[in-house]
Amino acid sequence: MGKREDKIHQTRSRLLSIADRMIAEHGYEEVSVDQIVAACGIAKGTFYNYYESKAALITALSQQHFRQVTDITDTYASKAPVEAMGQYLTEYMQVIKDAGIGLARQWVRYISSAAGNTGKWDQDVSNITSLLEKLIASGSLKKATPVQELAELSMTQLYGAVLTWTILGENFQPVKNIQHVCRDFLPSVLEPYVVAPPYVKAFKSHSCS
Amino acid sequence: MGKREDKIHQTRSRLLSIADRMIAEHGYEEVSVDQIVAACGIAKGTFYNYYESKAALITALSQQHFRQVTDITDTYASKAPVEAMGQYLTEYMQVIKDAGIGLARQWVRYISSAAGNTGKWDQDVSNITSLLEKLIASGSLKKATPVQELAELSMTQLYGAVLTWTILGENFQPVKNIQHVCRDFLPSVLEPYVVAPPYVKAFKSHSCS
Amino acid sequence: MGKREDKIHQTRSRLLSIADRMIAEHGYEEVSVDQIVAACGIAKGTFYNYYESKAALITALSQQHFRQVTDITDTYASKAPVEAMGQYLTEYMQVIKDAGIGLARQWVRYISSAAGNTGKWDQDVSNITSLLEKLIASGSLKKATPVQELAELSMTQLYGAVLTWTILGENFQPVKNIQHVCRDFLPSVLEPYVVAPPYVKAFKSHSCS
Amino acid sequence: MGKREDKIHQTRSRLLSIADRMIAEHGYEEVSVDQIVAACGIAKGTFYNYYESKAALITALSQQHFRQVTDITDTYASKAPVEAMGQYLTEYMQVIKDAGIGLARQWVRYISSAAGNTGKWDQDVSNITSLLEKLIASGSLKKATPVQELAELSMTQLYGAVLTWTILGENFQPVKNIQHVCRDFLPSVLEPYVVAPPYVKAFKSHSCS
DNA sequence: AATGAATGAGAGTTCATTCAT
DNA sequence: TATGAATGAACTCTCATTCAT
Repeated sequence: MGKREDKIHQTRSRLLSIADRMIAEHGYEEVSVDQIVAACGIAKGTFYNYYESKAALITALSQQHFRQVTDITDTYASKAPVEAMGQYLTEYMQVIKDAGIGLARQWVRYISSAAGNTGKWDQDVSNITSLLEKLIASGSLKKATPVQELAELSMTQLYGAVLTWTILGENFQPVKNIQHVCRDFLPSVLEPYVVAPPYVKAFKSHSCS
Repeated sequence: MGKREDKIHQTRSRLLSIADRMIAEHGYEEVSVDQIVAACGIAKGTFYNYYESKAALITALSQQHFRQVTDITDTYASKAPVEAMGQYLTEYMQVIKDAGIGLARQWVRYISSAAGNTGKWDQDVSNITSLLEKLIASGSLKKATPVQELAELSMTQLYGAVLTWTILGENFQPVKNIQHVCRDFLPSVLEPYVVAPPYVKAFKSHSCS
Repeated sequence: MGKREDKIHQTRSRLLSIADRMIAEHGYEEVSVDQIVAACGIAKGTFYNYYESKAALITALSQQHFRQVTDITDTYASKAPVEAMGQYLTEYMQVIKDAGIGLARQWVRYISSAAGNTGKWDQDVSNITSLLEKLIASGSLKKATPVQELAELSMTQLYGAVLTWTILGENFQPVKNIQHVCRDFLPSVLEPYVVAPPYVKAFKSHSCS
Repeated sequence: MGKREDKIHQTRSRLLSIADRMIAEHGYEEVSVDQIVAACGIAKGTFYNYYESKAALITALSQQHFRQVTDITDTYASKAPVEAMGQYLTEYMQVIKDAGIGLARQWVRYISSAAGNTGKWDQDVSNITSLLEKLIASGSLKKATPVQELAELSMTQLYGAVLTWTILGENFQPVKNIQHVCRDFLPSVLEPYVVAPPYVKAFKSHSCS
């Protein structure tokens, strides 16, 4: 019947989602195993059947969350550069915000502490690079676009917004911040590399000759 | 005679600065009251004569950081906007880099770890805001310049670069990164708000033909 | 068909011998039911089908050790008492020494750690008792010999040498120690009970003049 | 007034003696910190103000107990050799027995496990050596007495009795055992080295000439 | 004002045992 | 009979806080 398997899966799910919510809300250090198992309605020992330590849980949670933003750049490649970049970055930040400030703080601690957690950054930069290259391939960005530099600029800006969020908490709206940045400054930044659509081209070519 | 008051003030001071250093080095949760009083050479009970709780000490610490105002923006106010901003941000990053990546990592842990350490950010933004306002006052930036937004943009970018540095270590040059960003993208960002000086105007109008 | 019974018996056996080895190596408290069943390749619940508790297993183990009777005293019964005892004890110690000091240490921990591991001692004493009785039966020891006392004396001396070895390590030669004890003191100890053979008697009476 | 010091000393005493009794009765592993502090009427944290770990307590206990048998050999030097040795060994064993079988087991585990706990053995042997030398100096033992060998023989016998006690528990009387050994076998062992008192000398010298 | 022993709730973790499947 | 997830009491140890001195 699979009754048992069902129950196991259910317990695992509940554990993950409840712990996720609690840690996102209150932060890793503030949430105890006691609180988690109480909220889950399971025994303390059961927790350790699923995760060998409290630290193992947060690792699993982080991996679950930040795997979401991968290979979704295709969706944006057909749009205009400013929109594509803006929407990608906004969506990315939305995922992080949804994970909760607690997890974000945990994530910052995790990746900034010590050695060799460069994978996440590399992949993030690589994703934007890939998006920019698709925009070049589709003809909306010039071939001379400094892809790597722009990708790194975007990511440091985004990481900076995350860090700022973990500092300011409710006094900082990470998604809105990214939206405003993309609206107000991204056009200027991308402008030199954008292949202007016909009418703009015409206007531009006339404005200065 | 203020002798006693002096001693009290001294102890309070020592307590604050030692706790500051310890927390910056090891993180709030990792530093115990025991360790702090041991480092201070006072008894545990004495600690509670000065601060009613460990949390109260942290609050006092934040306030102290708030007060560390070093107004160095005057130096840059007379330059052209792009140069002024670029040099200020570069110098800022240089100071952080000189402190070492270890301290940077601790700083990231410290400010991102809940508990309202917003003072540093506020001060940083306020400093840039002040610089921008001076540039407006000196006539090199338009009055309509979105001061607050530009200040936050700069700081998230800078914080992002710091965070990236703590992640990538030697594979990332924080100062060079800021320099490149200022050279390659800052002009585009500021361009709409810059009051072009006569000779540049002339040069620009001729440059496009 | 005893197929099922065979399997059951096999499992019970495996459980016993594996647990024996593990406990001898790491000590009772340090070995968990989890480790035992893992080593046996059975489920935790299965363990409780064979033994109603961990303590019950230990009891069974003790009983098993009790049964390990190897009657090797016959070999020595035909010799003179001092030689018979000396060779038996020396050979015994040689076996222990060959097993290595590590195993000796574990053995000391094992038998000394509460929980009624008296079987080994009983067997050891019983073996020497049996040897002494054979020596009496063969006429080389007097019937009034305090068999039990001598047996216990020998074994405490031997156990003491083992314990001393585990303490001093390379600075103590357990076999040589036993040999010296048997050469230098055993004659005096046994002397009152030895039925002197004719030629020795003669020699002795002449030796003193 | 010293009220506080008194209380501290009292607490320390209670802790030590109660823990001593509990461990002697039930064994180290079977007694929990919870039980000790409950029996002492103190808080759990207080325990850790006195000892930094449960293991540190047992170390302190062992040291307290086994320090007792030191430099008391003077008392026995004036007696006849068999009596001197017998009383010393008996008294030694009495101290150990009074410490309780739990502590004895703990002691056996401690000294037999791993490296470098040779100090206790060295001192014990040295004590008996010193006693024997005093007996030689007082003229009751021959100068040719194998001091070192006799000392080691005595200690292995005594250690063996301790080990046997930890194995057999209530089925073995360590003090009585040592007493019997000293009564029944020690005379034979020492006989070759004893300087016979006058009348015995006379008898002996006549018996064989 | 300074002390530091006492506190006790609470932390993370272990493990012998149970029981529905 | 075999399974292994679930249990929960018990474990050692921590630490912010209190209070008599």
